[in-house]
Amino acid sequence: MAENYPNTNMPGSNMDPYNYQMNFEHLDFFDFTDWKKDDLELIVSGYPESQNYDAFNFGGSSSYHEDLNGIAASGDGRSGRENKETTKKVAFKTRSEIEILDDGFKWRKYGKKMVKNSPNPRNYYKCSVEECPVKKRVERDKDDPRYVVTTYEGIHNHHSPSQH
DNA sequence: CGCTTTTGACCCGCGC
DNA sequence: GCGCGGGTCAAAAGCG
Repeated sequence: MAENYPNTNMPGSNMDPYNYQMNFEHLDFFDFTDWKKDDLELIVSGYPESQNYDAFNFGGSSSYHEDLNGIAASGDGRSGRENKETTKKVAFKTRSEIEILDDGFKWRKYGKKMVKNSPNPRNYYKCSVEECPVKKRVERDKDDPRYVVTTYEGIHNHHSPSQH
């Protein structure tokens, strides 16, 4: 973790965990045919250019958990290694210059890949908490480099690292 | 000193 | 059966 926060107003201790509110008003669906799977929720949120990342304050908000649980508690046959639990993918499309948006959790990057259909790499993150099976996938938009698509996978079974 | 990042290799599923 | 695309691991380095 180096300079993840260039010069943005990163909510460090000024964030309001209970005052979070996602701007899901701008629901613009693009040509994400590949994304429009049966179990993929694509959420596009457009932020005002001169706004900070307050809207991304997931920090331990119970509402966030409920919401995420509702959509993330569906079925996804991930017959992989550990547990084929129900995992849901949620894609957030956000307008931002940086792809590392602080959502209140600590992420550890475990991989980077170059997708063939895009000149931009795709980053893979995982929650630093042991018991947290949540994965995160960050990718830039192919046509709109100003947009970042963050795909969350799984449910947090713990609150913010600093919360509680 | 601990933890994250980094990068290449490996693995897996699916299509041809 | 092999190849491609995508996803994950793992060893070493970097940085706070």
